[in-house]
Amino acid sequence: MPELPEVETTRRGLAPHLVGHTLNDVVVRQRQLRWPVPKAVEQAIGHPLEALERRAKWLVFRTPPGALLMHLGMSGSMRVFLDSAPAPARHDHVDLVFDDQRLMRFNDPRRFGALLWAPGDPLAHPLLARLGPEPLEDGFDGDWLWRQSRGRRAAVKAFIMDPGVVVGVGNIYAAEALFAAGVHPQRAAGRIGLPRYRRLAEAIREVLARAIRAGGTTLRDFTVADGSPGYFSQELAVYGRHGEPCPRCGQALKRRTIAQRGTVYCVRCQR
DNA sequence: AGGTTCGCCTGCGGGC
DNA sequence: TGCCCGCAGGCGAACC
Repeated sequence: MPELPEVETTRRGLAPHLVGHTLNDVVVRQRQLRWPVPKAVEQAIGHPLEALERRAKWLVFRTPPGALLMHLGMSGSMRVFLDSAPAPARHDHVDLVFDDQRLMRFNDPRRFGALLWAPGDPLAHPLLARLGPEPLEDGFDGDWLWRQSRGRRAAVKAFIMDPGVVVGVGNIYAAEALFAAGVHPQRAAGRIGLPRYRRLAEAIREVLARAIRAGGTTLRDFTVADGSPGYFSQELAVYGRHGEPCPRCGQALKRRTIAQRGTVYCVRCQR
């Protein structure tokens, strides 16, 4: 399930092959993704790809008249073909066809992904405009989390997964960061002090950065496999490991549902 | 307005 | 072996 590190890894893999090339066609085989793929995506045709950026888990394909916005959802993946592409396979929903025989293919079995068109400034698009800070950039730190959390009674796990608070923290890395920081996922966000939020912010940055580094070395080509539980499962301390001993204290890891999501944590190390 | 639940999908693991 | 069921999950929308 692509989280921020997977999306960033995808971006880094795709960009060198596509940026600067002109988009010759957008082939949509399956229009019913998370939202119907709008006809307006054709407005990108005939224009060069100026930049491939990431905002939260969105990939932003910038062209002069606007941007294509792509989301991998739960099960999406991208692949680039540099000369002749094979016949599309099951769940190959969209091709971005570039000059020089280049083709980017979007595959998404569960169709939770998206392809949208943002005319003008993509960051002003309704889905992007109200997002919180990027966790790996300036503007995100423990002080920010602390200020945002005052008066919030929801579980801290739900709080850090709220895209208005900070983007790109999905279920896997929320669990990992909370474990690394020693914070119990169920604790009310408003009842955690500044020092612990500083630790938590640092943990969020660290787990995401480490996963991106791992992605850079793990993925040999620009193919991003449909990873179930992420491509970095060897690196995960608690996610998917309930019943196993806590890597810090040896106590069996617990699993319960918090904020409608399966959550693994250590009852002894996380308070 | 914060908080919670729903629903979109397919693949897969477990039970029988 | 094969079928069925339930669950998983990002996240916007709808609800309370």
